[in-house]
Amino acid sequence: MTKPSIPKGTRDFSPVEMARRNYIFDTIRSVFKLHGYAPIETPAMENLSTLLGKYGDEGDKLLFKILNSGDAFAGIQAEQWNNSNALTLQVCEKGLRYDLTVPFARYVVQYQNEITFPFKRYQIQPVWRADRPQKGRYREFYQCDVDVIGSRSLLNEVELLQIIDTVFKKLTIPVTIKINNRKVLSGIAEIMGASDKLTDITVAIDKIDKIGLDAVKQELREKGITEQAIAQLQPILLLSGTNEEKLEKLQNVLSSSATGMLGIEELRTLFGYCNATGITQKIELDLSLARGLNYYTGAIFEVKADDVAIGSICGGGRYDDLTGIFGLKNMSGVGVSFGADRIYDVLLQLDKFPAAATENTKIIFANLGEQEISACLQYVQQLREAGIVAEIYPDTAKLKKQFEYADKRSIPYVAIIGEEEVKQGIISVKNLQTGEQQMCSIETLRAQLSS
RNA sequence: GUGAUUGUAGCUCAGUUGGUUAGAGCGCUAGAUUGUGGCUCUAGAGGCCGGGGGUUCGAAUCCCCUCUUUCACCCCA
Repeated sequence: MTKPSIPKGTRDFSPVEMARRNYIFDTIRSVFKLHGYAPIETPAMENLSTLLGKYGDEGDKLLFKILNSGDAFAGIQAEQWNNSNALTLQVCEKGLRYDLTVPFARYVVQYQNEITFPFKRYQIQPVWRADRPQKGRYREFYQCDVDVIGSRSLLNEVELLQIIDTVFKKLTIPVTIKINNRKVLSGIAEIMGASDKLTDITVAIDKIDKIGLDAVKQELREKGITEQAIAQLQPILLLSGTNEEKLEKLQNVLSSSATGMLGIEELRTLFGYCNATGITQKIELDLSLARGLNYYTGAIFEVKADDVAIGSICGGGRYDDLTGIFGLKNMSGVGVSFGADRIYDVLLQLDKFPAAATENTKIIFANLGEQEISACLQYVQQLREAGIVAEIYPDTAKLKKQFEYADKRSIPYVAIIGEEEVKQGIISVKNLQTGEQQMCSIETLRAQLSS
């Protein structure tokens, strides 16, 4: 018999892993709520027409499509088999969600008359991509999105930065928050005389950390950017100094671009606001930060863990026209997404999961037989009412086996109630860590375990 | 989608130019110890060598196909 398995790129989560994942989700969720964001959920599947064309050609290929129920191929003509793209649309009307942003845009447009704007929501759900799995990349993974839509104020950006700051402070992960602005990038493309190549430029310079300056220049050449334009770009990418110094230098370069100057102004305002907050994580203006997604129009963010070499663990930005594709214009929004799976890896590597994240049963009552069970049931109930996680070993097995069970599950206390204990109305309790054993009353036990 | 890589016991892995009945450590089960875990000792169970096809007197080992694992690119969280 072949062993059962799960699909490529998916994962099972053990109890220990779930405890840790929930610690991350609970932390993130509590911070979202604290800043006034409310949860929504959307279905795992969307109409394929909602998803197609929103993520570029690459994205369309990575969509999981769902075969229509019933006889999906009924009525398909022989010649239709030759055009697989058209055939797919014939037999698949639904697809699994690819991210949380597009379903959110659909949600906002669909319920626009019921929503009070600015609309602040968060969403923590899995998404699916038919990508080839590799390090830190899965076909099913969770995103934790927080967005506010229907407000152009930069205070929203500040609030998101505060959320980022608080989340990573609570998780005790030192990070650097990188900030840039798409308008600045547009301005750079403009003075390079390559405004039409903005997407190519952003995709290329986004890789500078990974592949280095020379490789980026090579890629720009291949995309048809002129040597002269590349020469203009280089000093901008290599800007150094404080955020204010960078802005100062950049202002001189971009003075002829109205869009670029607007971006600089936004960055100035944002940094100014940030100084008034208690944000303590490092905030850094990084002109090489671009982010591939081309719906961003203003601020863009990315968060990297300081001590772990892993991709970004959080990212986002402002988009002015996300809902336009669904017919609702002039609805500016800004949001960020936390990558729970990568945060998990970072916490594991830094050994920063709190012990409580894996905490379990506090005490288990050994099962010695029918005579003693009713006493155990009463005691367990009393402990549970006091909020102590307690249980009874379900089978009347050898004590050795019951102790081994407690030991393997790292349950710290074993209670033994036999003939003698029942007669005296007391409990024998063994501490498995110290090996000490004592007899006490249920009241004493409850008080001891509560502390 | 492109290029590599992996698969042998529950887990981590050995396995000689192809040669009888495929091994180890850990884990598991039972006992030493019938009211006490960890340490120790003894015994035992557990494998269609990822799957399919081929070469051969003979295949875990060689060839082909397929699935799977991991990694890089593309893209992305």
